[in-house]
Amino acid sequence: MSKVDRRILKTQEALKQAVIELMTEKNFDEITIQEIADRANVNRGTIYLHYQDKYDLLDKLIETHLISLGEMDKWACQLDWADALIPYFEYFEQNYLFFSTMLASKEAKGAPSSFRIRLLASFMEGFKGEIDKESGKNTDLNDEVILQFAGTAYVGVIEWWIRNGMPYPPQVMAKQVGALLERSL
Amino acid sequence: MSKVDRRILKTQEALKQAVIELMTEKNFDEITIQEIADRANVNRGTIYLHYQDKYDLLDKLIETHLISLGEMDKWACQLDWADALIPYFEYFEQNYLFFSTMLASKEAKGAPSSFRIRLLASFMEGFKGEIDKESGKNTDLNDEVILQFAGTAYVGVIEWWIRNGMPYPPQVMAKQVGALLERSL
DNA sequence: CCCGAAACGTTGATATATCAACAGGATAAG
DNA sequence: CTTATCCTGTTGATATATCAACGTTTCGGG
Repeated sequence: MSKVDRRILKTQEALKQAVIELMTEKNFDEITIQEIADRANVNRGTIYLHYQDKYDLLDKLIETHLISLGEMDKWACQLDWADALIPYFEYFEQNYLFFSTMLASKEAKGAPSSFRIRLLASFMEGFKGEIDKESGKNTDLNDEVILQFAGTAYVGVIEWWIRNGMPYPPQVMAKQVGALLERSL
Repeated sequence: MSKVDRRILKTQEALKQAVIELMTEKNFDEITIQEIADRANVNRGTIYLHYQDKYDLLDKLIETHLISLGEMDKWACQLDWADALIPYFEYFEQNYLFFSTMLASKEAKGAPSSFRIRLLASFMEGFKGEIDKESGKNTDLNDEVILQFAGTAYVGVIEWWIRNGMPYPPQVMAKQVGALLERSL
């Protein structure tokens, strides 16, 4: 993962930002490649140097964030839940526009917007190794059920937090959600 | 004055913005080419494709704004003073960071910061054709004196307005300053 | 004083973005 | 149906930006 040419990063960044902005204004299907290029201040042809079409662009945009979240898993593994969650909520905060748009998007037919589902899957995957096997509190419980329970709960809280304009700071959220996840896993 | 390549505009815009930002943080002389490049997210060498050195960059940055202001003169000639001034104050408002930085900069030795002087000269030039020769109210007055009076007054008010965080909206400023200039010219 | 680090300004080779143009498909109005 | 318009994806030639590298200069500390 060495150096990537500056221009690539700048272009892709501009394109992703453009898509996010446009999605706050209209349905994804109604967005045109033309508009994305204009908003990003990039030549239309340039888009095809990086993406197949607008769906690919949206897909990679989502993928990028899921990967970023995935990275944090490794970093956070050995921490207390409450501490480990802080960077996550900070990340949600920093990328507020993205998450709020994605979670709000009304499932355009055919197209994207499996975002919530993908996010859930990503979290559940991350929780997998965190289920308490030692204390015995989960002996009667099925892993799948636990994961589903904790995953949907986590996504649900995040959704609520984002939709309501992030009424509490990341630290507070991390502490409370951390405590709840601790009990659930 | 036909089309300029997008990349040129983007690069120059980024560089100018970088300079403005850095000038709010430190004296212009202490700013390094390296820093400008980093802040603008541009390769250091790229700067030399557009400018001789950082002084040239600052110079062209100032020049750009003076030209923009000059353009408005032509557009505004035939309007009432109060109306003609609105776009000016809106321009100051939009480029708040630039003007506040430039007017605040403590005349680094040798370097730039003749900004106030250049601004004044620009305004006086614009006022030249606007002195009332008909009503006779200025028969006993010397043009140079009138220009100096009105010019410094105008610059002074702008300076005050900017420094104090633009306490009144552009429309209000335009109306009041317009009335005062009307009397003076 | 000398040294090393950092900034400078420049170069050549390369990568990327731009632009104009094209042909095809979709859409909507007459 | 036909036309006009807009969007799409793609192309080739060109312009611009990037990167690594270099020798030089500047500057502060030892």
